[in-house]
Amino acid sequence: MPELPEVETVVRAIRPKLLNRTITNYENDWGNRIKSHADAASLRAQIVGQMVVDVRRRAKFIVVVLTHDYLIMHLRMSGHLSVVSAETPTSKYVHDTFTLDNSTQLRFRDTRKFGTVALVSDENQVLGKLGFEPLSADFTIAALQSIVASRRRQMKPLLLDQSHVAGIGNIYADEALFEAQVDPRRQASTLTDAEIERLYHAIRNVLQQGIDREGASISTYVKPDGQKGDMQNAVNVFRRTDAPCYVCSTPIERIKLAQRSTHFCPVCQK
DNA sequence: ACCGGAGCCTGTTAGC
DNA sequence: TGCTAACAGGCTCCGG
Repeated sequence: MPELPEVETVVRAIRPKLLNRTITNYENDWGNRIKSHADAASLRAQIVGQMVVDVRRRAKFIVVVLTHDYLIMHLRMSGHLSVVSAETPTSKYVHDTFTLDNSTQLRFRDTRKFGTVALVSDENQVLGKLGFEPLSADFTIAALQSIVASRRRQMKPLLLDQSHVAGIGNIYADEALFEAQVDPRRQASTLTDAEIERLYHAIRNVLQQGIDREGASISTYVKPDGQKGDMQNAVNVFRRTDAPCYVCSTPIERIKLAQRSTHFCPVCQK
């Protein structure tokens, strides 16, 4: 479900509700998702009593900075976070519940159970291998150039590889490549300087647009308050198979690359 | 370094 | 209508 813009939207929504709150309990009914501790009890023992100092995003990870540790969560395909009154009816898909000192709860709902939770003292234990944050100042045209230059890999799988540029997923990869007019099957090292520059701006444009529109509610994603985002109304190719390209009217094609469905305009993208 | 495939889960959708 | 297969916005592990 969520890529960088969706995760950013989640963080912005839950941040004010978590800041300066102290965690009074943690419950979990699916221990497999806990990546830092052997079981829920040991995580609970460590997290209870810690206060939320900050909430931020790194790539697709949500980082809750606590007094002593970092609570780092990943929503993967179907994860959803909300902060609600402890009285609010819950659902069988809520597998982690963090109770706060004002009788509210941070709930991690996750139908497919792919999402992860970790409580670590050094955030690099989880975030250490991530590549550039694409909207940050250190992600430059030159940076993208160096990523692309020596690699024979196809562009789409390269953009999905979080160790180079972190935060792009299937929607925004397809959208960025369309905007840059680059075929997703293109070998990275064959991109011209002009194409790299176009792609650089396209990546930043589509991600920023996704944030401004509070995410794309194409499948299951909704904001923490349950409302839809708006980015689904601005996509050019994603899940528009056989529909006419908005630029040239050619039917959008769908293929599989690296096990992921990939949408592109066979005429606009070279 | 990179590629493909299997696996992790469960609900929804497409196709016969 | 009902069953089955494919599919889903992510990522990791394995073998080659």
